[in-house]
Amino acid sequence: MVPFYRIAALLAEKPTGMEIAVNGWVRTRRDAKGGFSFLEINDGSGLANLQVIADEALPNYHDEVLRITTGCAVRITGVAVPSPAKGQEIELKASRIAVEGWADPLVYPLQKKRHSYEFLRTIAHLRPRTNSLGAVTRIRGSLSFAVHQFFHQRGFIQVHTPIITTSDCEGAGEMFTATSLDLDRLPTTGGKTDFGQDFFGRRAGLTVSGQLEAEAYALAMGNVYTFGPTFRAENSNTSRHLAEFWMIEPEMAFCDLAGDIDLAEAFIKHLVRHVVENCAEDFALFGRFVDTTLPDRLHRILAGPFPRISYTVAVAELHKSGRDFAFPVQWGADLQSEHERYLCEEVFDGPLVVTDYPKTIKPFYMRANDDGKTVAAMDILLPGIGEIVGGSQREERLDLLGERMTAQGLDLDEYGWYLDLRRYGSAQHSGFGLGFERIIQFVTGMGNIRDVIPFPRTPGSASG
RNA sequence: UCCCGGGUAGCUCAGUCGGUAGAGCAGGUGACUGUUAAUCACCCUGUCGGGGGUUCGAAUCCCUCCCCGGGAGCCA
Repeated sequence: MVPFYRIAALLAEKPTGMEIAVNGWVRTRRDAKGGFSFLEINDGSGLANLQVIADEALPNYHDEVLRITTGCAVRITGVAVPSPAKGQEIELKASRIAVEGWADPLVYPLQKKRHSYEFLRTIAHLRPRTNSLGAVTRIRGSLSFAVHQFFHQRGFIQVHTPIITTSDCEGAGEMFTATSLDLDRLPTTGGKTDFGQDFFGRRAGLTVSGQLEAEAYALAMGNVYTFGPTFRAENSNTSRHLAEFWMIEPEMAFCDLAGDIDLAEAFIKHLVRHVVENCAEDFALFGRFVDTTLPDRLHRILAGPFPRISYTVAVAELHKSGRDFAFPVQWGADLQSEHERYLCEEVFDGPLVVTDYPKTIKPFYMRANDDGKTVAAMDILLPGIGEIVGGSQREERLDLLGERMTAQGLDLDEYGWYLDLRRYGSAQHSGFGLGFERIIQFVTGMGNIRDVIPFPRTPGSASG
């Protein structure tokens, strides 16, 4: 039995002199009319291709090997040998090349040359076969592992919060409705759709956040986290928004806002360090071709503690700048992108934590501060990305929570289970949400969020 | 949703004053070479985003719709 190798392992171990097998897809074929051809093979295991020498002595050389083009799937057996030429340490002298799947070069969309990301988005099913999307895919997968590793090391328990839910995490955005009703014949009462006849007997939707459910589990398990898909039916058309994205939401009992920020900072650093240390080959690609300032920017994240300022100080800082912002700066109004960017990229030139926002611009569940004006909220801003984390200490006091909900026009009966958490054994607790795609954007330097998720869903677009 | 900028060959783009469409790459053929974004020669490729209008004549001007990109809002 000939040992099978993934190309990344083959190039790392260099088992020369022995017969081995690899599978993969052809990136290029170059013919040397001296009677042999070079094939570049990639199998997705890494950025580097394997160079294969196909000699005309192969029984199918003339009728098959010479017809191989970019995109063909092949199974190859041969002997790994040191390469006599520059460009690669070892190469595979093929003794057998079987073409498993052809790719007609007249219609196969991927060429040897570089394609634009815009074009690759139109062929989302084929783009993982390119260097940059392949690298994104490997980093994304590795980062997903790092997420679980981080929380596992700290004793957090993963909780699978529901994807279909009836609790709208107010302030997070519009929900998609999940229904099994016949859309051509909707049952109505009083002119409105009667969701009482729907599958769940009431209106349900796709979750916009697992936070409320995570709170329930934090107040039983201590420290928990969720990591799953999240849906927003917002008409957001930007390079930082998706209608379907993945979010990580830790929730900790007996933890205040400072502890919440500590965890978020350690988490971001863990993810950045993971990519730098464990995805070096792919990371180098982005530092070289996508954003040359990337390595420096990431190392600065690891360099020291994140500065923390209150919203009130941030507003003062903006006033002090004397800048003429498109949106006026005034205490009580939310910080705009231009304000956040100025603070993050010009004043602090690095990550920044902003805390204690006015309660009027924040959702009901955030804990009221003693000043009566602000809540224990925090946002973490990263240069170039903006808001990567939003979190808060939650309001654990039943009466104050009820007041906030009533003030924001919420029906307390709808949130009975959530209020129960404050009725029985309520405890201080805090948490945050981190957008998975945004951290991938940050560590890769990819400019458009649609290029860091396999099949992006955005307004007007959900194909593949 | 709003503000800009775009949509021309398979891909990336050029196209002057309104005069009837071009380059590079890819693809095909051949030459050459332990090649590696290979090189050289020749060849092939078009609903100029859709619809309507102005004009003798529209890729070019006008209207409209669609799509894409950048920015903003909303947020993660």
